[in-house]
This record gives sequence, C-alpha cells and structure tokens, in this order.
Amino acid sequence: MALSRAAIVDAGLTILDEYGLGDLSMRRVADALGVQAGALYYHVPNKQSLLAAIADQILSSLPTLPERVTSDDGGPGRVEGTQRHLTSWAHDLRAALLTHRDAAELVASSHALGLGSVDPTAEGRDLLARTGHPEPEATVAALLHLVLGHVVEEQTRAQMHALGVVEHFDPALAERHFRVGVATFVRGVAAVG
Amino acid sequence: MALSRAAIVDAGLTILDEYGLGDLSMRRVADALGVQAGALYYHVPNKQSLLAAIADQILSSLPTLPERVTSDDGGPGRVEGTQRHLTSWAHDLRAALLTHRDAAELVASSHALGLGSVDPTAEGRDLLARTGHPEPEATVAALLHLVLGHVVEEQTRAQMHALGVVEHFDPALAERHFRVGVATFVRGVAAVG
DNA sequence: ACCTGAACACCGTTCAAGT
DNA sequence: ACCTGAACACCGTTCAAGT
Repeated sequence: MALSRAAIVDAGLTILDEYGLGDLSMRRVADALGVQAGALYYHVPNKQSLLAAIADQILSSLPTLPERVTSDDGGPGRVEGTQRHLTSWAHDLRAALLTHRDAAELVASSHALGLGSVDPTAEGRDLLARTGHPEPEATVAALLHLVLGHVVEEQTRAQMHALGVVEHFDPALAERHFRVGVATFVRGVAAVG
Repeated sequence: MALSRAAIVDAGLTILDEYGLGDLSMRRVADALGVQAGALYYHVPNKQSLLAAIADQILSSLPTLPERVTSDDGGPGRVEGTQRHLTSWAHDLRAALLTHRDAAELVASSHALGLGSVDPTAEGRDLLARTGHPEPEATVAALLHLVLGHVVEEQTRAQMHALGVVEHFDPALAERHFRVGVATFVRGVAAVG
C-alpha cells in the first residue's frame, strides 16, 4: 500500500495508544509503516502538524449536541436546558479523550498552538450564543480548559499508577471531582448578570 | 563558584525566560554554568525534577492570602469574602505565571505529574474548607485547571504573535476572558447546594 | 511523484576515569 | 566528593540521489 497522509495519521494514533505521547516519534511512525523517516515529510510538513491531525481525529468522534435548544421558544426551561447541554458536552468531551492514551495532553497542546481544524468549542459556543449568553466565547473557553486540565491530570495519574509509581489513584474519585468541577462552573453560567 | 542545585535551578530559570521551555535542555543549562552536562546529574536526579524545581521557584512568589476569613464569625459577609478571596487567588496565580516565559505550561506539567513541593492549591483549599464548602478539593482543582489552561493558551499565543505568526493576539481581550471565566466559576462556587 | 540513505545538529543519561 | 570526556541510544529535519 502506498504511503498517504491518512495512513500516517492512523499509524500515529496506534503508536500513541501503544507507547504514549512521549514515545511517539517520526522515526517510530515511519518504522511502523515500513518506510524511512524522511519519507513522512512528503505527506506531512512536520511533527506538530501530524500531532494536530491526530488530535483532530480523536475529536472527530465527539457526538453532536441535539438541536432541541434552537426549537425552544425561550420559556422557563431554557436555562435548565442550556445547563444540561453544557454539562453533557463536557462529559462527552471527557469520554472522547479517555478513549486514547495521552489524548488530553495532545488536544490541549494542539489547541493552545491554534493548530487543528476541529474546534471542540464550536458547539458549546453556539449553544450559549443561541440562548443569549453575553460571553459565549470566554465561557466555553473556560469550560474547555477545566475539562482538558482535569483529564490531563487524570490520564497522567492513571498511567503513573499503572507503571507502579503507586501514588494511589482512584478513577471513581477522579470522575466525581470532574462532575463537581463541571457542575460548579455550569451553576455559574446559569447565574449570569 | 562551586556547582549547586540552587545554581542549576537558577540557570534553568534564566534559560527558560531567554529561550523558552522547548529550548531548555540539560546541555544548555550546563553550558551556561561552564560545566559538562553530566555534572548536573550529581546535583539533580533528572531533567523532570529540575523542571519541577523551577516550577516551585516560580510558584514561591505567590502572595499569601490574608487570613481575614478565619477571624470572620460567619456573618452575612462570609460567602462574599470567600468569593473575593478565591477570585484574587486566581488572579494572583495568573500574575505569577505571567512573570516567566512558558511558566503555565511548566507548572501544569509539573502539577499533573505530581512533582513539585509547592502546592498552589493549598491556600484556596483551606479557604474553602474553613468556610464550610462541601467539596474544597474538587473545587480548587477545577479552578486551578481553569487558570492554568487559560494562561498556557495566553502565553503560547503571545509568543506566536511575537514570532510574527501573526494570528492577531489581544492581551486585553485575553485578560477579559480570564476575568469572565474566573467570575463564572466563582459564582458557581457561591451557589453551592 | 515518491522514497532511500545519509547526513546535520541536536537530545537525556550513564559512567569510567581523573582530581 | 565532584567533575570531565566520551559514549549510548536516541531525536526532527533536510536533501542529494535514485526509481
């Protein structure tokens, strides 16, 4: 099979899951594809753009929010609906990140650098804008940071635990802390003004 | 002058400010001290612990919260005082991070790895615990993630802007978004139950 | 057009040997 | 005790040369 950008991204994702972000090198990706490292640069400009493409692939599995909010007429259930949707957006994002090793760190750096074509905040921002929130941009950015920061820590600690660097790690506790953090923020979103 | 752990940390911090985290290598630190790279390993076990020590140094400049809350008798001003203190804690942390290049990224990874002896969440957690908040741990962790995530992005974008990768960057807008994000979260903290 | 082979300029870390 | 010199096993990226 001929080398292609898609095949490179795919091999990269496999190596990410198997060896982690720290051991994801261009040479290793090339090896997995039975090719010299230099060959990759015919299909991908550099390592960072490859990492961004892998981050995009991971984010592309994010479910789309139901559009119920749009058809809502602005009655008393509007704010509660927004809260629910924002909360499930955060939990969906976490779930998507947990499906691949070091995904949170990868997505966080790709997002900070402004690379990557999949914007995970798009849905949440639209949701807030539709419901008339005065600061959709800053609000969804803050929630994204909260989610990414939590999952980065969660995935790092889980790996250290798996590697025997004991440091007791309780997945259920991590999830509860996540829920509390998201709920706290979403309460603040509801209490605008 | 004889080589020492403190001198190495100091040289590392200088290199961080001058060249950034990506160019902070053991060899470069050794060069700055006029010594072979291997010599560093007599004073520091590895690069990660050096980075953690630099992160600690940066965090040690964090101002201590006034203890007013403790002497408060729990009257009607208690919650407002907690909100104010939590808000200023977040802003102080951001200010401390902005004094050194890539400080947010450095502190974030040091914190995620559980390295570093300075815990930036200690004060905020105590504050919440004293005021009877049911979830001090999860709450302060979420706020820390929000702050770190924001400043990582802020510092990354500022550098890319400085390097001419235009991508318009407005420091004032970044600060406003930070304020909005923190205010939103703190509102949610106040609305517990 | 696409890939190889080989190089360039780096890394973190280890360790015998010197002082 | 503390540091040098040199090595080991890697990196990302470039580029002439081949097909």
